[in-house]
Amino acid sequence: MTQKVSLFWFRRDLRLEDNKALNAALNSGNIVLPLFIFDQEILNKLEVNDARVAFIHQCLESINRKLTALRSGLSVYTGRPSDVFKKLLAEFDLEAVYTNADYEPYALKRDSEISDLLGKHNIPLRTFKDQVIFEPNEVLKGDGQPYLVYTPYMKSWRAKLAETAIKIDSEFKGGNLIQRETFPWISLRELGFEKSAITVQNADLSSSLIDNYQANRNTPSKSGTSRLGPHLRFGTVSIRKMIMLGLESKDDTFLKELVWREFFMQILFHFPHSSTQCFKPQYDRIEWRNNPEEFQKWCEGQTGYPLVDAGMRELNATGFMHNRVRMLVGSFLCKHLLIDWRLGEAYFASKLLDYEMSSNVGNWQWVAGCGVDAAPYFRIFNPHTQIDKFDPKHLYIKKWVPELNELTYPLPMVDHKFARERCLNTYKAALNR
DNA sequence: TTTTGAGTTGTTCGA
DNA sequence: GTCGAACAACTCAAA
Repeated sequence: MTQKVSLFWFRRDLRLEDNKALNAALNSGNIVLPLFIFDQEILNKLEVNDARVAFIHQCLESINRKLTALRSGLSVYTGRPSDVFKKLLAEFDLEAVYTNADYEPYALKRDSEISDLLGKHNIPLRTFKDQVIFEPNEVLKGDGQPYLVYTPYMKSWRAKLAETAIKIDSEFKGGNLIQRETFPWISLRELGFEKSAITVQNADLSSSLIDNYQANRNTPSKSGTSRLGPHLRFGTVSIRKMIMLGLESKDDTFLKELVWREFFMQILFHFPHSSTQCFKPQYDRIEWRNNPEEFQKWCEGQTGYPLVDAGMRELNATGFMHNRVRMLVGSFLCKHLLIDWRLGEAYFASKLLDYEMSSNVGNWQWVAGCGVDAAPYFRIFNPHTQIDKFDPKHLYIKKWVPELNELTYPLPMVDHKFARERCLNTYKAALNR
Protein backbone atom coordinates (compact mmCIF):
# COMPACT_ATOMS: atom_id res chain seq x y z
CA MET A 1 0.00 0.00 0.00
CA THR A 2 1.40 3.40 -0.94
CA GLN A 3 1.44 6.12 1.65
CA LYS A 4 -1.04 9.01 1.47
CA VAL A 5 0.59 12.29 0.52
CA SER A 6 -0.28 15.88 1.36
CA LEU A 7 1.19 18.06 -1.33
CA PHE A 8 2.30 21.55 -0.38
CA TRP A 9 2.44 23.99 -3.30
CA PHE A 10 4.75 27.02 -2.90
CA ARG A 11 3.77 30.09 -4.94
CA ARG A 12 4.34 33.56 -3.51
CA ASP A 13 5.26 32.35 -0.02
CA LEU A 14 8.88 31.29 -0.46
CA ARG A 15 9.74 30.65 3.17
CA LEU A 16 9.50 27.79 5.64
CA GLU A 17 8.84 29.89 8.76
CA ASP A 18 5.34 31.12 9.62
CA ASN A 19 3.85 29.63 6.47
CA LYS A 20 0.19 28.85 7.14
CA ALA A 21 -0.55 26.26 4.46
CA LEU A 22 2.78 24.50 4.97
CA ASN A 23 2.07 24.15 8.68
CA ALA A 24 -1.40 22.84 7.96
CA ALA A 25 0.04 20.25 5.57
CA LEU A 26 2.62 19.14 8.13
CA ASN A 27 -0.16 18.75 10.68
CA SER A 28 -2.37 16.76 8.30
CA GLY A 29 -1.02 13.39 9.44
CA ASN A 30 0.22 12.50 5.96
CA ILE A 31 3.72 12.79 4.56
CA VAL A 32 4.27 16.13 2.88
CA LEU A 33 5.70 16.66 -0.60
CA PRO A 34 6.84 20.28 -1.09
CA LEU A 35 6.47 21.55 -4.64
CA PHE A 36 7.16 24.61 -6.77
CA ILE A 37 6.05 25.07 -10.38
CA PHE A 38 7.62 27.55 -12.78
CA ASP A 39 4.57 28.53 -14.80
CA GLN A 40 5.62 28.40 -18.44
CA GLU A 41 2.97 30.91 -19.47
CA ILE A 42 4.47 33.50 -17.14
CA LEU A 43 8.09 32.66 -18.04
CA ASN A 44 7.36 33.09 -21.74
CA LYS A 45 6.71 36.80 -21.24
CA LEU A 46 10.04 37.54 -19.51
CA GLU A 47 13.56 38.44 -20.61
CA VAL A 48 16.26 35.77 -20.17
CA ASN A 49 18.03 37.83 -17.53
CA ASP A 50 14.89 38.78 -15.58
CA ALA A 51 16.14 39.36 -12.05
CA ARG A 52 12.88 38.16 -10.52
CA VAL A 53 13.25 34.66 -11.94
CA ALA A 54 16.84 34.56 -10.68
CA PHE A 55 15.63 35.70 -7.24
CA ILE A 56 12.88 33.09 -7.09
CA HIS A 57 15.36 30.40 -8.10
CA GLN A 58 17.77 31.54 -5.40
CA CYS A 59 14.96 31.38 -2.79
CA LEU A 60 14.09 27.86 -3.92
CA GLU A 61 17.73 26.79 -3.58
CA SER A 62 17.75 28.09 -0.04
CA ILE A 63 14.55 26.24 0.81
CA ASN A 64 15.89 23.09 -0.83
CA ARG A 65 19.09 23.25 1.22
CA LYS A 66 17.10 23.47 4.46
CA LEU A 67 14.85 20.60 3.41
CA THR A 68 17.84 18.49 2.35
CA ALA A 69 19.25 18.90 5.85
CA LEU A 70 16.03 17.21 7.00
CA ARG A 71 16.64 14.38 4.48
CA SER A 72 13.89 15.71 2.26
CA GLY A 73 13.90 18.14 -0.66
CA LEU A 74 11.93 20.46 -2.89
CA SER A 75 10.41 19.28 -6.17
CA VAL A 76 10.64 21.91 -8.88
CA TYR A 77 8.74 21.51 -12.12
CA THR A 78 8.22 23.69 -15.15
CA GLY A 79 5.16 23.80 -17.38
CA ARG A 80 1.50 24.61 -17.13
CA PRO A 81 0.35 23.93 -13.58
CA SER A 82 -2.51 21.73 -14.77
CA ASP A 83 -0.09 19.54 -16.77
CA VAL A 84 2.23 19.23 -13.78
CA PHE A 85 -0.65 18.20 -11.55
CA LYS A 86 -1.73 15.55 -14.03
CA LYS A 87 1.75 14.01 -13.71
CA LEU A 88 1.66 14.22 -9.92
CA LEU A 89 -1.77 12.60 -9.79
CA ALA A 90 -0.34 9.61 -11.66
CA GLU A 91 2.72 9.35 -9.44
CA PHE A 92 1.34 9.92 -5.93
CA ASP A 93 -1.62 8.90 -3.84
CA LEU A 94 -2.65 12.44 -2.92
CA GLU A 95 -4.91 13.08 0.05
CA ALA A 96 -5.04 16.84 -0.44
CA VAL A 97 -3.16 19.80 -1.89
CA TYR A 98 -2.30 22.61 0.53
CA THR A 99 -1.51 26.10 -0.67
CA ASN A 100 -1.75 29.75 0.38
CA ALA A 101 -4.48 31.82 -1.23
CA ASP A 102 -3.54 34.25 -4.00
CA TYR A 103 -6.06 36.95 -4.93
CA GLU A 104 -4.75 38.21 -8.30
CA PRO A 105 -7.02 37.61 -11.29
CA TYR A 106 -4.63 35.21 -13.05
CA ALA A 107 -3.99 33.25 -9.85
CA LEU A 108 -7.70 32.92 -9.09
CA LYS A 109 -8.33 31.50 -12.54
CA ARG A 110 -5.38 29.10 -12.27
CA ASP A 111 -6.42 27.87 -8.83
CA SER A 112 -9.99 27.39 -9.94
CA GLU A 113 -8.77 25.16 -12.79
CA ILE A 114 -6.51 23.16 -10.47
CA SER A 115 -9.32 22.81 -7.96
CA ASP A 116 -11.60 21.42 -10.69
CA LEU A 117 -8.91 19.02 -11.90
CA LEU A 118 -8.24 17.71 -8.39
CA GLY A 119 -11.95 17.60 -7.67
CA LYS A 120 -12.40 15.00 -10.41
CA HIS A 121 -10.21 12.72 -8.28
CA ASN A 122 -11.96 13.75 -5.06
CA ILE A 123 -8.85 15.54 -3.86
CA PRO A 124 -9.43 18.91 -2.19
CA LEU A 125 -7.35 22.03 -2.87
CA ARG A 126 -7.06 23.52 0.61
CA THR A 127 -6.20 27.23 0.55
CA PHE A 128 -5.08 29.32 3.53
CA LYS A 129 -4.86 32.99 4.36
CA ASP A 130 -1.16 33.81 4.52
CA GLN A 131 -0.14 36.78 2.37
CA VAL A 132 -2.52 39.27 3.99
CA ILE A 133 -3.87 40.09 7.42
CA PHE A 134 -7.39 40.51 6.05
CA GLU A 135 -8.70 39.01 2.83
CA PRO A 136 -10.71 41.07 0.33
CA ASN A 137 -14.04 40.13 1.86
CA GLU A 138 -13.01 40.55 5.48
CA VAL A 139 -13.02 44.36 5.57
CA LEU A 140 -16.25 45.68 4.09
CA LYS A 141 -18.52 48.69 4.59
CA GLY A 142 -21.62 48.49 6.73
CA ASP A 143 -23.69 47.65 3.64
CA GLY A 144 -21.44 44.71 2.75
CA GLN A 145 -19.80 46.47 -0.21
CA PRO A 146 -16.05 46.98 -0.59
CA TYR A 147 -14.44 50.25 0.45
CA LEU A 148 -13.38 52.58 -2.36
CA VAL A 149 -11.65 55.19 -0.19
CA TYR A 150 -8.44 54.46 1.68
CA THR A 151 -8.96 56.30 4.98
CA PRO A 152 -12.23 54.67 6.04
CA TYR A 153 -10.85 51.31 4.86
CA MET A 154 -7.73 51.83 6.95
CA LYS A 155 -9.77 52.79 10.04
CA SER A 156 -11.98 49.76 9.67
CA TRP A 157 -8.92 47.54 9.04
CA ARG A 158 -7.22 48.80 12.19
CA ALA A 159 -10.35 48.41 14.30
CA LYS A 160 -10.55 44.81 13.14
CA LEU A 161 -6.87 44.25 13.82
CA ALA A 162 -7.32 45.49 17.39
CA GLU A 163 -9.73 42.64 18.05
CA THR A 164 -7.61 40.02 16.26
CA ALA A 165 -4.79 37.98 17.77
CA ILE A 166 -1.90 37.54 15.34
CA LYS A 167 -0.27 34.13 15.62
CA ILE A 168 3.27 33.70 14.34
CA ASP A 169 4.96 30.32 13.92
CA SER A 170 8.50 31.60 13.93
CA GLU A 171 10.29 28.25 13.83
CA PHE A 172 10.20 25.61 11.16
CA LYS A 173 10.50 22.16 12.69
CA GLY A 174 10.01 19.98 9.65
CA GLY A 175 8.04 16.92 10.67
CA ASN A 176 6.30 14.64 8.23
CA LEU A 177 8.36 15.59 5.19
CA ILE A 178 8.67 13.07 2.40
CA GLN A 179 12.04 11.27 2.46
CA ARG A 180 13.53 10.50 -0.93
CA GLU A 181 16.95 10.21 -2.51
CA THR A 182 16.39 12.72 -5.27
CA PHE A 183 13.79 15.31 -6.12
CA PRO A 184 12.99 16.78 -9.51
CA TRP A 185 15.08 19.93 -9.71
CA ILE A 186 15.47 22.45 -12.52
CA SER A 187 18.45 24.76 -12.72
CA LEU A 188 18.12 28.36 -13.81
CA ARG A 189 19.90 27.53 -17.08
CA GLU A 190 17.53 24.62 -17.79
CA LEU A 191 14.68 27.09 -17.37
CA GLY A 192 16.21 29.20 -20.15
CA PHE A 193 17.25 32.00 -17.81
CA GLU A 194 20.54 33.56 -16.78
CA LYS A 195 21.80 35.06 -13.56
CA SER A 196 21.05 38.75 -13.44
CA ALA A 197 23.37 41.60 -12.56
CA ILE A 198 20.45 43.03 -10.57
CA THR A 199 19.84 41.49 -7.16
CA VAL A 200 17.31 41.85 -4.38
CA GLN A 201 18.49 43.58 -1.24
CA ASN A 202 18.14 41.68 2.05
CA ALA A 203 15.13 42.34 4.26
CA ASP A 204 17.04 43.70 7.24
CA LEU A 205 14.46 45.98 8.76
CA SER A 206 15.54 47.97 11.80
CA SER A 207 13.17 49.45 14.36
CA SER A 208 14.82 52.86 13.94
CA LEU A 209 13.89 52.83 10.25
CA ILE A 210 10.25 52.27 11.16
CA ASP A 211 10.40 54.85 13.96
CA ASN A 212 11.72 57.46 11.53
CA TYR A 213 9.75 56.29 8.54
CA GLN A 214 7.58 59.36 8.16
CA ALA A 215 10.56 61.71 8.53
CA ASN A 216 12.86 59.93 6.07
CA ARG A 217 10.76 58.13 3.54
CA ASN A 218 10.41 61.05 1.13
CA THR A 219 14.12 61.70 0.70
CA PRO A 220 15.32 59.62 -2.23
CA SER A 221 19.01 60.05 -1.36
CA LYS A 222 18.46 58.41 2.06
CA SER A 223 17.85 54.76 2.92
CA GLY A 224 14.58 55.76 4.54
CA THR A 225 12.24 53.23 2.98
CA SER A 226 11.98 49.57 3.90
CA ARG A 227 12.81 47.95 0.54
CA LEU A 228 10.43 45.17 1.55
CA GLY A 229 8.56 45.12 -1.76
CA PRO A 230 10.18 42.03 -3.34
CA HIS A 231 10.04 40.16 -0.03
CA LEU A 232 6.34 40.81 0.35
CA ARG A 233 5.79 39.96 -3.30
CA PHE A 234 7.50 36.57 -3.09
CA GLY A 235 6.75 35.87 0.56
CA THR A 236 10.33 35.71 1.79
CA VAL A 237 9.08 37.62 4.82
CA SER A 238 5.86 37.04 6.74
CA ILE A 239 3.32 39.87 6.60
CA ARG A 240 2.34 39.05 10.18
CA LYS A 241 5.89 39.73 11.38
CA MET A 242 5.98 43.01 9.47
CA ILE A 243 2.67 44.12 10.95
CA MET A 244 3.96 43.33 14.44
CA LEU A 245 7.01 45.53 13.78
CA GLY A 246 4.70 48.31 12.64
CA LEU A 247 2.54 47.98 15.74
CA GLU A 248 5.56 48.19 18.03
CA SER A 249 6.52 51.63 16.69
CA LYS A 250 5.22 55.03 17.83
CA ASP A 251 5.15 56.08 14.17
CA ASP A 252 2.33 54.24 12.42
CA THR A 253 3.23 55.46 8.91
CA PHE A 254 4.90 52.16 8.04
CA LEU A 255 1.86 50.22 9.27
CA LYS A 256 -0.40 52.41 7.15
CA GLU A 257 1.69 51.65 4.07
CA LEU A 258 1.10 47.95 4.65
CA VAL A 259 -2.62 48.73 4.83
CA TRP A 260 -2.35 50.42 1.40
CA ARG A 261 -1.07 47.09 0.09
CA GLU A 262 -4.22 45.31 1.25
CA PHE A 263 -6.43 48.21 0.18
CA PHE A 264 -5.29 47.91 -3.43
CA MET A 265 -5.40 44.11 -3.27
CA GLN A 266 -9.07 44.19 -2.33
CA ILE A 267 -9.76 46.79 -5.05
CA LEU A 268 -8.23 44.57 -7.74
CA PHE A 269 -10.04 41.52 -6.35
CA HIS A 270 -13.45 43.19 -6.43
CA PHE A 271 -12.82 45.15 -9.65
CA PRO A 272 -10.52 43.01 -11.81
CA HIS A 273 -11.31 45.13 -14.88
CA SER A 274 -9.38 47.99 -13.21
CA SER A 275 -6.12 46.39 -14.33
CA THR A 276 -6.89 47.50 -17.88
CA GLN A 277 -9.61 50.14 -17.62
CA CYS A 278 -9.87 53.43 -15.76
CA PHE A 279 -11.82 52.91 -12.56
CA LYS A 280 -13.64 56.14 -13.35
CA PRO A 281 -14.84 55.39 -16.89
CA GLN A 282 -15.04 59.01 -18.04
CA TYR A 283 -11.23 59.11 -17.86
CA ASP A 284 -11.07 56.60 -20.70
CA ARG A 285 -12.26 59.47 -22.90
CA ILE A 286 -8.92 61.26 -22.45
CA GLU A 287 -7.17 61.69 -25.77
CA TRP A 288 -3.69 60.44 -24.89
CA ARG A 289 -0.96 61.66 -27.23
CA ASN A 290 1.08 58.45 -26.81
CA ASN A 291 4.04 59.75 -28.83
CA PRO A 292 6.46 56.78 -29.19
CA GLU A 293 9.65 58.89 -29.29
CA GLU A 294 8.60 60.75 -26.16
CA PHE A 295 7.77 57.47 -24.41
CA GLN A 296 11.22 56.18 -25.35
CA LYS A 297 12.90 59.24 -23.81
CA TRP A 298 10.91 58.73 -20.62
CA CYS A 299 11.89 55.04 -20.45
CA GLU A 300 15.57 55.84 -20.93
CA GLY A 301 15.70 58.75 -18.50
CA GLN A 302 16.44 61.33 -21.21
CA THR A 303 13.62 63.83 -20.62
CA GLY A 304 15.87 66.72 -19.59
CA TYR A 305 14.15 66.87 -16.19
CA PRO A 306 16.84 65.70 -13.74
CA LEU A 307 14.66 64.11 -11.06
CA VAL A 308 12.51 62.29 -13.63
CA ASP A 309 15.63 61.02 -15.40
CA ALA A 310 17.34 60.02 -12.15
CA GLY A 311 14.31 57.93 -11.20
CA MET A 312 14.05 56.16 -14.53
CA ARG A 313 17.77 55.44 -14.57
CA GLU A 314 17.62 54.07 -11.04
CA LEU A 315 14.79 51.78 -12.16
CA ASN A 316 16.63 50.61 -15.27
CA ALA A 317 19.86 49.98 -13.37
CA THR A 318 18.53 48.39 -10.19
CA GLY A 319 14.92 47.25 -10.62
CA PHE A 320 13.97 49.69 -7.87
CA MET A 321 12.84 53.31 -7.78
CA HIS A 322 12.29 55.39 -4.67
CA ASN A 323 8.58 55.90 -3.95
CA ARG A 324 8.70 59.69 -4.04
CA VAL A 325 10.25 59.58 -7.50
CA ARG A 326 7.78 56.94 -8.74
CA MET A 327 5.02 59.49 -8.20
CA LEU A 328 6.90 62.16 -10.09
CA VAL A 329 7.81 60.03 -13.12
CA GLY A 330 4.23 58.76 -13.23
CA SER A 331 2.80 62.24 -13.11
CA PHE A 332 5.27 63.39 -15.75
CA LEU A 333 4.34 60.57 -18.14
CA CYS A 334 0.57 60.95 -17.80
CA LYS A 335 0.31 64.70 -17.40
CA HIS A 336 3.30 66.38 -19.03
CA LEU A 337 3.53 63.94 -21.93
CA LEU A 338 -0.13 62.84 -22.00
CA ILE A 339 0.87 59.19 -22.36
CA ASP A 340 -1.63 56.56 -21.22
CA TRP A 341 -1.00 55.32 -17.66
CA ARG A 342 -1.26 51.74 -18.98
CA LEU A 343 2.02 52.18 -20.88
CA GLY A 344 3.76 53.36 -17.74
CA GLU A 345 2.20 50.55 -15.75
CA ALA A 346 3.46 47.98 -18.26
CA TYR A 347 6.97 49.45 -18.22
CA PHE A 348 7.10 49.31 -14.42
CA ALA A 349 5.77 45.75 -14.58
CA SER A 350 8.68 44.73 -16.79
CA LYS A 351 11.33 46.37 -14.60
CA LEU A 352 10.31 46.43 -10.94
CA LEU A 353 11.66 43.70 -8.68
CA ASP A 354 8.80 44.48 -6.33
CA TYR A 355 6.14 44.47 -9.04
CA GLU A 356 2.76 43.80 -7.47
CA MET A 357 -0.13 44.10 -9.91
CA SER A 358 -2.63 45.51 -7.43
CA SER A 359 -0.27 48.19 -6.08
CA ASN A 360 1.14 49.08 -9.48
CA VAL A 361 -2.26 49.45 -11.15
CA GLY A 362 -3.73 51.23 -8.13
CA ASN A 363 -0.95 53.76 -7.88
CA TRP A 364 -0.77 54.43 -11.63
CA GLN A 365 -4.50 55.07 -11.65
CA TRP A 366 -4.03 57.29 -8.61
CA VAL A 367 -1.38 59.39 -10.32
CA ALA A 368 -3.34 59.59 -13.58
CA GLY A 369 -6.37 60.74 -11.58
CA CYS A 370 -8.63 57.96 -12.85
CA GLY A 371 -8.60 55.48 -9.97
CA VAL A 372 -10.50 54.92 -6.73
CA ASP A 373 -9.69 57.65 -4.26
CA ALA A 374 -7.40 59.23 -6.88
CA ALA A 375 -5.45 62.45 -6.82
CA PRO A 376 -7.46 65.31 -8.38
CA TYR A 377 -6.47 65.68 -12.00
CA PHE A 378 -5.35 69.28 -11.58
CA ARG A 379 -2.68 68.13 -9.16
CA ILE A 380 0.33 68.12 -11.47
CA PHE A 381 3.76 67.57 -9.95
CA ASN A 382 6.26 70.29 -10.80
CA PRO A 383 9.55 68.49 -11.61
CA HIS A 384 11.63 71.50 -10.43
CA THR A 385 9.76 72.08 -7.18
CA GLN A 386 10.03 68.40 -6.27
CA ILE A 387 13.83 68.72 -6.42
CA ASP A 388 13.78 71.74 -4.08
CA LYS A 389 11.57 69.89 -1.64
CA PHE A 390 13.03 66.39 -1.66
CA ASP A 391 16.56 66.52 -3.11
CA PRO A 392 17.71 70.09 -2.41
CA LYS A 393 21.42 69.16 -2.35
CA HIS A 394 21.04 67.16 -5.58
CA LEU A 395 22.56 64.09 -3.94
CA TYR A 396 20.13 61.70 -5.58
CA ILE A 397 20.11 63.46 -8.95
CA LYS A 398 23.90 63.54 -9.22
CA LYS A 399 24.14 59.85 -8.38
CA TRP A 400 22.02 58.88 -11.37
CA VAL A 401 22.59 61.83 -13.72
CA PRO A 402 26.32 62.53 -13.35
CA GLU A 403 26.41 64.57 -16.58
CA LEU A 404 23.84 66.98 -15.11
CA ASN A 405 25.92 70.10 -15.70
CA GLU A 406 27.51 68.95 -18.95
CA LEU A 407 26.50 69.99 -22.44
CA THR A 408 25.59 66.36 -23.17
CA TYR A 409 22.60 66.49 -20.80
CA PRO A 410 19.45 67.12 -22.85
CA LEU A 411 17.31 70.24 -22.59
CA PRO A 412 13.83 69.72 -21.10
CA MET A 413 11.81 67.83 -23.73
CA VAL A 414 8.75 69.95 -23.02
CA ASP A 415 8.18 73.26 -21.22
CA HIS A 416 6.58 72.75 -17.83
CA LYS A 417 4.07 75.59 -17.98
CA PHE A 418 3.01 74.70 -21.50
CA ALA A 419 2.64 71.00 -20.65
CA ARG A 420 0.67 71.78 -17.51
CA GLU A 421 -1.88 73.86 -19.37
CA ARG A 422 -2.11 71.34 -22.20
CA CYS A 423 -2.83 68.64 -19.64
CA LEU A 424 -5.53 70.62 -17.84
CA ASN A 425 -7.23 71.40 -21.15
CA THR A 426 -7.08 67.78 -22.35
CA TYR A 427 -8.46 66.41 -19.10
CA LYS A 428 -11.18 69.07 -19.01
CA ALA A 429 -12.21 68.28 -22.57
CA ALA A 430 -12.58 64.58 -21.70
CA LEU A 431 -14.44 65.11 -18.45
CA ASN A 432 -16.83 67.85 -19.60
CA ARG A 433 -18.07 65.91 -22.57
C1' DT B 1 -33.60 59.27 2.38
C1' DT B 2 -31.03 63.12 3.33
C1' DT B 3 -27.36 65.30 5.25
C1' DT B 4 -22.78 66.05 6.52
C1' DG B 5 -17.90 65.84 6.70
C1' DA B 6 -14.10 64.35 4.49
C1' DG B 7 -10.91 62.89 0.96
C1' DT B 8 -2.03 60.12 0.74
C1' DT B 9 1.79 62.19 -1.22
C1' DG B 10 0.60 69.35 -5.08
C1' DT B 11 1.03 73.86 -7.47
C1' DT B 12 0.09 78.47 -8.53
C1' DC B 13 -1.24 83.00 -7.76
C1' DG B 14 -1.76 87.12 -5.48
C1' DA B 15 -1.60 89.72 -1.31
C1' DG C 1 9.96 84.76 1.65
C1' DT C 2 5.33 83.48 3.45
C1' DC C 3 0.64 82.60 3.63
C1' DG C 4 -4.05 81.28 2.31
C1' DA C 5 -7.11 80.43 -1.21
C1' DA C 6 -8.22 78.40 -5.51
C1' DC C 7 -7.98 74.60 -8.43
C1' DA C 8 -13.62 71.65 -9.61
C1' DA C 9 -16.77 69.72 -8.30
C1' DC C 10 -17.71 64.99 -6.91
C1' DT C 11 -18.20 60.89 -4.45
C1' DC C 12 -17.83 58.18 -0.61
C1' DA C 13 -19.20 56.55 4.01
C1' DA C 14 -21.71 56.88 7.89
C1' DA C 15 -25.04 58.96 10.79
